[in-house]
Amino acid sequence: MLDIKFIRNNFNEVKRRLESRGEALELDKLVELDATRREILSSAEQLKKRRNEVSKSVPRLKKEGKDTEPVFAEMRAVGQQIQKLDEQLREVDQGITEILLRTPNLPDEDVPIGPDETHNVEVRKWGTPPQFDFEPQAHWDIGSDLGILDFATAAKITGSRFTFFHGLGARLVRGLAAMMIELHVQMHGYTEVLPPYIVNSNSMIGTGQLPKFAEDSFKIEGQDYYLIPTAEVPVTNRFRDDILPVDKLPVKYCAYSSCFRSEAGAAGRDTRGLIRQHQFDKVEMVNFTTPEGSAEALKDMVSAAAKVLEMLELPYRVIEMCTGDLGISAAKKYDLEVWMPSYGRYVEISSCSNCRDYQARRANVKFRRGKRQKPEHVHTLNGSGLAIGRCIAALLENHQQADGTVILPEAMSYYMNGAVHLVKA
RNA sequence: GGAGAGAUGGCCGAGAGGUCGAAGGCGCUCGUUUGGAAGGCGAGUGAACGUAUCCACGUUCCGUGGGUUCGAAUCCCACUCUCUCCGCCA
Repeated sequence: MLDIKFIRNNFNEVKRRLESRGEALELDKLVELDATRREILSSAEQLKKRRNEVSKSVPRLKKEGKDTEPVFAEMRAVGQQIQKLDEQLREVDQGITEILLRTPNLPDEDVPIGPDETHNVEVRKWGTPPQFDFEPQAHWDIGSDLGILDFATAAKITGSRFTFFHGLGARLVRGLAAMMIELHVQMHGYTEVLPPYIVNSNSMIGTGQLPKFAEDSFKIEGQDYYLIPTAEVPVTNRFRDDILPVDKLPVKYCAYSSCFRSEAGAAGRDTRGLIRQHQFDKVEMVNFTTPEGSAEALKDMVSAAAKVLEMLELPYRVIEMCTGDLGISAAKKYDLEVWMPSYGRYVEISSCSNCRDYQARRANVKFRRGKRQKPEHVHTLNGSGLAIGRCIAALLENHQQADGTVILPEAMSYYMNGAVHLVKA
């Protein structure tokens, strides 16, 4: 969330930058509540000061044998007033928190301004979309024909938007995850972690999924538990309420996990294939940096994700998201889009965000520059590196052959134990 | 799932209704001693919020949330988590 003090002192700037996201905002109400809060707070504190002073003098009065009843009578009244003020304060605080938790991050000043994805900016392109001298098939057909993707079985045992991977299909998920993790650990300085796939509501609030987007996630009935929509949630919350020593930064974690999304509101979109599933696998990168280090870290993260696509020999482009297309937590965001022949266009396969101190404020993650110095909020970044289901879709479609088989890129050979030619079993 | 124990500052650990943000120790920082180091010695050493131009001052925080009281780390209630034993299980 945003710093209430910053909002108070830079109201017009905050308003302008938030409006560029095209969001309806409650900033006026926020500032009003903030003023009310400070008024109540100072009254309450004055009374508490009085109470503390009197309380300290009570033992002395008793020792001197004086009558304490008049003092007690006054304090009973003071106590009631305090209780009343504290109650009001709680309500106002709650109102402030509620608004703050729903207010998105400030976009960086250099983010292109626009209401929706049509204003996103292409940064660069890599590779060229394949030309087929035969009628190319969509990945759901290729995968089904090869017997490695089984949507019908998944529909039977669970429902729509799930996949039952079979044989080399299952192997491909595991192989891709291993390849990506190895790359990030060996070449990009990441430490591998494996977090819980279920988190509590505080973690979901910490990274921004709650309270605003509750309908997007799966909640465990009767418990304060949610299936993670991305490993970003447990991994970023790893340091919730912690103060890190500065020499520990940057912290770079990568995590393989399954991800669970209800995809409410996506009815009818991408209904076929691996593109939009309730459960999918992903290798996620999360960085914790100093404020001055986060801009550079975002660039590094984008290249780390891009490296995976290059190893997989998949044509892609890098898109900078405009103000209207940033998530709630991001101040700046780049998407990697892979060429998807069946769609005839590029499709998102990675999203890398610099959240600056927005999540750190929500999750209370800080660092200290020196022994005597005040803790500051860290900057957090997250990015997919990459979404495995969409990778498989792209691999099948881009590397398909005229005979319906698929030849995987050389980089996958080791992780597939040499089985790079996918043929019908 | 059953029984018991516990949760206090960076760490260990006292505290049992008032002067407790909290003894003592460890660690850390600064100073001092020394040719230098070790070891002494001395001082300091949590966070959030608010007021203030500065020095600073005030309030809150002893797992979380309520309650009792003039006053709660301390008493009461609920919850969460950790540990030990039993059961179950991968």
